[in-house]
Amino acid sequence: MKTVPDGKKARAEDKAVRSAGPEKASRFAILGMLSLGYDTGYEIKKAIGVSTVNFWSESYGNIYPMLKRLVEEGAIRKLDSVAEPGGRRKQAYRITPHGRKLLKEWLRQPVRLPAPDNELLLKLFFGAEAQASEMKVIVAARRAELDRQLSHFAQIASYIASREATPTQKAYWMATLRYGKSVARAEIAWCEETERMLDGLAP
Amino acid sequence: MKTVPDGKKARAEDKAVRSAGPEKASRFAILGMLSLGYDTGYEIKKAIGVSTVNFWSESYGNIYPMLKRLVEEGAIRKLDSVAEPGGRRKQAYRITPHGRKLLKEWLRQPVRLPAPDNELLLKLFFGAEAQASEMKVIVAARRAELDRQLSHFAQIASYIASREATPTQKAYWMATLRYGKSVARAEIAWCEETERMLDGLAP
DNA sequence: TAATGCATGTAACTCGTTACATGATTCT
DNA sequence: AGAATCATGTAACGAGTTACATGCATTA
Repeated sequence: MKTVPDGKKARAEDKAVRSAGPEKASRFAILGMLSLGYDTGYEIKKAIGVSTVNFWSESYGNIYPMLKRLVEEGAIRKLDSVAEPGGRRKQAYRITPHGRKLLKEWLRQPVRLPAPDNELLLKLFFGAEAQASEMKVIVAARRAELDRQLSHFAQIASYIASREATPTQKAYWMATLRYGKSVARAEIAWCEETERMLDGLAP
Repeated sequence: MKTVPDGKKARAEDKAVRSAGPEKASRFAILGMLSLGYDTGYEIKKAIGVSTVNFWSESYGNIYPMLKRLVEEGAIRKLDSVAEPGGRRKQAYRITPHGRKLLKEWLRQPVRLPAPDNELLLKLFFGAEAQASEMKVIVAARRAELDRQLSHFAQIASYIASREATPTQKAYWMATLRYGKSVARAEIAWCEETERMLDGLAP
């Protein structure tokens, strides 16, 4: 694509040239949670665990450093915690108007979803190397997992219903839930069909 | 979980203690392709591009070092390329009986699929911060992408049909294709439903 | 008083991609 | 002659997780 006249020189400039990589959306996941009012690292992690965990997750090792970066960038500000009841240490943050603007801008950007790696399909692709019965076991296990996932979705639905929020807010949350349900049901149907296919193969 | 009596000492032993991590299934993706007869790094990459790309992909930066490791582990062996027609440099490999055994063992292991990150759903989760019309645009864009994906699946189907392979082999390949189709269709239906929902929201 | 939960934070490490480097051959 | 494709390989970087470190408060 790009003409590189001198390899050696290009190498020497590497460090200066490279820098602003694509960077994942973690920053906005965290910023978004701040916008919803979850205001500490711990709260954000908990909120993710009960709401977005089926399509987005973050670890403490990412959340705390990112909060620091967001402060540096002026997207959020640190609140000086005024003597919490119980005296526990607790560092709260608030999204700034600038942060909210950044969030809105990000929301407008179209997404390009990379096909996620799926180890089950990879195994099935090489399935002819194994016994059909063995493959059936792992497909059935996946189906069981999907069933559990569907029940988990029911819990999330109650969480959404219970939380105080505008109807619009809830409509968006239910949309993400509908996604999970639709896809899980399609996957379950596929598992069943595949199990039947495997029964028809040499045992 | 584990009782650590002395933090400082534990830290000092870090390098010795940690080593055999979980490690992704890349090794088996490559080993599997070798088992199907794709015998060079380049061939493997190409094969992935036309068959598993929708649920598994690998880059050269991973393939070539992995081939080296697989040789070290005795899972594959290097063929001394006997004067290729054209004289092109070409390094071929063959899976060993040991490698085939490893592959079969791996196939039997049940998989635990982590919920993959989905940036579209993350945006929708925070969608109330934006205009419904803006959200509709990104959902529609996704739907268009899924439509393209479905046509791509048709191409893969012809590839499978054209390739010489046992009916069992083809049945497995078609199963992975069916998965892609079912899920894509479910996602398309969800997009349509979501777009309708967004129409019903404040513009 | 011992375990569990609340709460914050960092260092080391894993895994993999991107960009680069290199060079032959075939197509236009 | 120049572009595209074949073909292999490495160094640097990005993005994040895990394991560890720490300490207070609540519950059994």
